[in-house]
Amino acid sequence: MSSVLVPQEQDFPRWYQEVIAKAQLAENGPVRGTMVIRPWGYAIWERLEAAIDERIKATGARNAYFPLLIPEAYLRREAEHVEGFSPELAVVTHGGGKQLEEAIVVRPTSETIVNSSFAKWISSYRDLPLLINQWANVVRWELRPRLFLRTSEFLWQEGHTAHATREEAHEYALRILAEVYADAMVEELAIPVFQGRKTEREKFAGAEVSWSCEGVMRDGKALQMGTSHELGQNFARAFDIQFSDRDGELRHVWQTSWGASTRLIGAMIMVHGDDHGLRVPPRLAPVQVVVLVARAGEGVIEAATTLVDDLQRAGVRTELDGNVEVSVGRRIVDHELRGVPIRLELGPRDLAADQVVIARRARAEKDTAALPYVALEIPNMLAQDQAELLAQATALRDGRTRAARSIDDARELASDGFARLPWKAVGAEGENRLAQAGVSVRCLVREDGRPVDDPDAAGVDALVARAY
RNA sequence: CGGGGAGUAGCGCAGUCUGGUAGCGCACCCGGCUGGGGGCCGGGCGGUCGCAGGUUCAAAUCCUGUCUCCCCGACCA
Repeated sequence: MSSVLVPQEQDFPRWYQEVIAKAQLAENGPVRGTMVIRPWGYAIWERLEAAIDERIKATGARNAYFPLLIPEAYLRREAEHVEGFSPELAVVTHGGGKQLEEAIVVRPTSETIVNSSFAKWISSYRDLPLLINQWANVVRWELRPRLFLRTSEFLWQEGHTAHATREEAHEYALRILAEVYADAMVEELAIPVFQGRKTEREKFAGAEVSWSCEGVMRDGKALQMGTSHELGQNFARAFDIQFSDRDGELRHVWQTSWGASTRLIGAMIMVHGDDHGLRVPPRLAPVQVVVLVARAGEGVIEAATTLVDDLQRAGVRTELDGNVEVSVGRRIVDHELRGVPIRLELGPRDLAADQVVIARRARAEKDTAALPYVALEIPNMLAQDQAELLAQATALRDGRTRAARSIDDARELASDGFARLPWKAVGAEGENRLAQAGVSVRCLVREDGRPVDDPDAAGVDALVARAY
């Protein structure tokens, strides 16, 4: 990470927005706090979405779609849930040209509307488990929005499931956390995450237990990248979701809900981005290789086209940049800003030497390769660069995660990273003290890496940090 | 809501303290030269300085009021 910028906290937002603007990923939308995602950014998102969707389906869940507008009364049915969301609701008061008798809210999340359907769909243990996922946009009227990380409107997937037993719901929630979220973040985004349990203070409104994947951004701040909740029977009671069990008894279902959003694109920018713009992990890059004609010359275009064909046949997403009207420097900068993983430069001089110039975004180096063989080597290089980004992000995370000796110590360390200390040494009271300094307990983890079933047990550590 | 800051050309800014009728970079247009990392030289187009009022011979600049935006904090995927 030689030329990598490690921004100071105060100038970080500026750096971040410049990268986004230059990379043409997003721009401010018409309503404060919303955002527009440009085609290049969306192409990255589409690949990530597909990767997550595939993993979700592997757990047995299926996609469905529910209404955007929810009667306010639905939200009121679960006390903690409505309390948690009320301040950030966008409310529709007019329709059809007149004031509505009862206000309708734009969904901030869909537990209530989904569960009103679940109540009708579920009657027998044979209907369980019911595993539903929805890709949709939701609205939360945030006090202070941040591009990508906390926009008023965002695109996400939200899963909603119903199970016959608490144990089954518990296992499923953890399965989503590990096999869907953590796996996609590591394998696709090349970002390592801490998987842990939320404290009572931090858990989702309406949940019994919340689990999350926490990422470490380049400035040392935490980003909650995905959450999975055990809802217990809270919504089942509120929406009367019951089933006849094998023994003939009528029982309420046990539920989970879980979500991950376009915030993940923000994480990619904040973890992998550098002075020169984005660095998109090869697995997510819409264009993995750009073959750039540095200068026109006899046979150059033909050779470049052949190279593109060879790469495409090898399954590499490749683009030809033969726009010699535009200066080489400008085109190179454009591709760097967009984070294209590998750039091959070809001109008359290279052709004469039977070579190409190869520049790899992940490692900021430029080299030459033999023209006849380079197409064969590229797939392996892409895999290496994917691993390289993960290695860099892992070094970042580990370097910024330190053991703390006390709450005061943790508060110090949280100025630029994560602090880890026994949860027993913190507790609800210590958590409040940290909160006054803008530091929160991101999640609870066990030394042996297993899920935290009992927060008060021995060997449970708190990971604390400042969060976005 | 509390604390800071900013509104001047399409974009980014200087000029404001010490009033004299607006300037720089990028972009754009024209010509030429260049062409392996955001080209160079020359020539152009473009704004009456957020808005309203006041002081003055004269206001981007001073005074009063007002609107908007941004940043930090509180709420949060």
